Amino acid sequence: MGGRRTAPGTEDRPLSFIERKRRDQLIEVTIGLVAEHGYAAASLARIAQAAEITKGAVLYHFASKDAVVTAAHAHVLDALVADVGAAVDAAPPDQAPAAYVRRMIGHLAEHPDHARMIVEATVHGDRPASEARWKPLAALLRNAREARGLGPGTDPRTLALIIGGAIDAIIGERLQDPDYDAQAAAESLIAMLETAAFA
Amino acid sequence: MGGRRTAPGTEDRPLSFIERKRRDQLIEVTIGLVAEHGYAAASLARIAQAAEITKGAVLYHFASKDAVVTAAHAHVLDALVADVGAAVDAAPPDQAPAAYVRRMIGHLAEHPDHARMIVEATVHGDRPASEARWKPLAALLRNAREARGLGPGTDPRTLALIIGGAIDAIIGERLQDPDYDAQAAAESLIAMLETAAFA
DNA sequence: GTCTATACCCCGATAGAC
DNA sequence: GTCTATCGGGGTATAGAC
Repeated sequence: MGGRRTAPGTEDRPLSFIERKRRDQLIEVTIGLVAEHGYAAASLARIAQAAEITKGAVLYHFASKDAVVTAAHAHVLDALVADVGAAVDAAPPDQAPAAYVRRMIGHLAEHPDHARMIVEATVHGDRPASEARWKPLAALLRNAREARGLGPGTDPRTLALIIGGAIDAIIGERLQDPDYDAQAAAESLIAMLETAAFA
Repeated sequence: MGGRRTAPGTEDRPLSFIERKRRDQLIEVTIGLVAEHGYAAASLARIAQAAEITKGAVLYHFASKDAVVTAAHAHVLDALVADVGAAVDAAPPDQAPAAYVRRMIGHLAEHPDHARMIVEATVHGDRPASEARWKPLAALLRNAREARGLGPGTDPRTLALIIGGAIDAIIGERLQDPDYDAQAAAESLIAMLETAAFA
């Protein structure tokens, strides 16, 4: 009989150390491939080649090729929300939006591979990922206005979308031009936010 | 002997009416396919099926599959720059940035297929398309400041990137939620621009 | 537990019949 | 001018050897 029916991780049994290591390695090379050559280039053959194993071996550790890139996407998202979340939690409510913008741009500028992976997955993957993107920031904006004793201003959804889009554009520019100062752009964006949104 | 060596349009001879019509039809169905199912779904077979002809017939009118999607991309871009360009030219210099934002969002909201085609092509196509995106807007911003008798303010490149990213985000939200009022969001963005950039 | 071999599909493109 | 037939290559995934 051939390989097992279910890949490691889909059962209730915990993963062995070597399985964990292989999975991490495959996730890592997949992020690199997607970042450098785009989503379409992350084929089973290329992933296997980059990890110096065979296609069959890849499909032993993951149920399908799609499962590999999904796991890679989840990995970069987890790292992002953990980093940004910690920075936001450490800031006072009225400074939380600024902390969000700063750490979001900082994190993605420090991890360009993750940034590219996220934009590739955003365009290709599930479309209804929009709310998950702007709702947390919209909540931060509402709380900050309240902490400053201001009434409701511009529609928080629109404001959060504008800020999120601006962050994406700054990161995109930084990816193309490593000399572009993304942190300075972040401060400009925060200044705009202060004068226009907390008026 | 088989079909001709060069597709119509690659020679110096003008296109016949029927050739022009076929090309337009192929461009149209390609835009629809890319808009609805993504860049990867725009295969020769699907394009041919949607146009109710055969793969061979498609490759008679265009040199390659890539030439079809390139032509489709150029078509939507031409329509966009013509529309926005006319609106900008009709506005006084100090109002040109606002006209740009309004018509850009208006055009893409009115043509969602074009909008989706552009984002797909932007992510997949040539990376160094960045300057072409923000430089024209940066020039409008500089001129507007000058027309209002203001000195140079925030880095025009960063400001243009922020506005461009915000436009993208508003359009993206509008594509997912047809009930989202993109024009109202455009006015909010313009108001932010007035208070923060022309201070 | 890992690899080889293979099956099967869709891709883009060409050659040549009609 | 349009179609059929076909080729070569890459894709994912499975079966089974070791």
